[in-house]
Amino acid sequence: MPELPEVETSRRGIKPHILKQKVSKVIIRHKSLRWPIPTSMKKQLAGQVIEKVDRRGKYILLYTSAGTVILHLGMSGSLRILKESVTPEKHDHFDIVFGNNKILRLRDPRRFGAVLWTKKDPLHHKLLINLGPEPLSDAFTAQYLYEASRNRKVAIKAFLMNSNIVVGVGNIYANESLFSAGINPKRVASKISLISYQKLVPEIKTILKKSIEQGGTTLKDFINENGKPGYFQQTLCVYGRTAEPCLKCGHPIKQITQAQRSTFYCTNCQK
DNA sequence: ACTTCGACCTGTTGGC
DNA sequence: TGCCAACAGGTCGAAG
Repeated sequence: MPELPEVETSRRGIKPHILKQKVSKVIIRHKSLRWPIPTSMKKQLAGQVIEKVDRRGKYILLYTSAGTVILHLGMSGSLRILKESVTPEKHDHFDIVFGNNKILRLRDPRRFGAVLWTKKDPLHHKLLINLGPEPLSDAFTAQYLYEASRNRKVAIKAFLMNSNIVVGVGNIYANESLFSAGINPKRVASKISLISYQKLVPEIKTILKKSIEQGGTTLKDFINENGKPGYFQQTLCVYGRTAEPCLKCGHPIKQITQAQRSTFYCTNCQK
């Protein structure tokens, strides 16, 4: 499910319900996610107050004075806030119950997500320490991407999806931003000019921003017992549009596989 | 240091 | 209609 906009929408959605709230209980129903949910956090998190609800890349961070919960939604994870003890369903693996009777519940059918606990600075955690810049930050520039791509033989699309280069660009937005910038996803990262990166970087920022804005409009639906973060209504130009006409030129959209992921592009518009 | 690839899971979809 | 392979918004970690 989640690319960066959806993770950010989730963060914004849960924040007002749990910030400054005291944890009364932690429920682990199925601990085998990507990594086992540490049992130790049950005791350590209970009684703590959520001081900050942050995000780094696709990780959501719940800070307390005793430690930080690191959440990742994987491919199929979703978070919801429930007002009281609603009966959990099949894939509801993890709850944080708050003193205000609200529950933060993680659902994750494929269990590629993660719930971790760290007492140290979470940004120094093994999984976060090597992450690249946030795509919407000032640190993410064409110059940065250009320099980072020198001597990189990987295709630009895989390069963009490498979280050590830049966080938060998943399969959908890698495809979409390359289309908008007119860059063929198969091109080798090191052979792309600064000029092309100067087209690409603003496209990434614009597309992500727009998507986050649209996610914002769905926040109300997202936080309730029925709701899931719906798909944002953003028009996708290439993703999932195999053989359909390119929205710019009409040529059929081509689908290929790169790094074990589906790539969609227009052979006419993307050179 | 970089690249590739298998692995982790369940649910849905599309072709026969 | 039913079955089953293929595929799905991620990314780690081992091996080359």
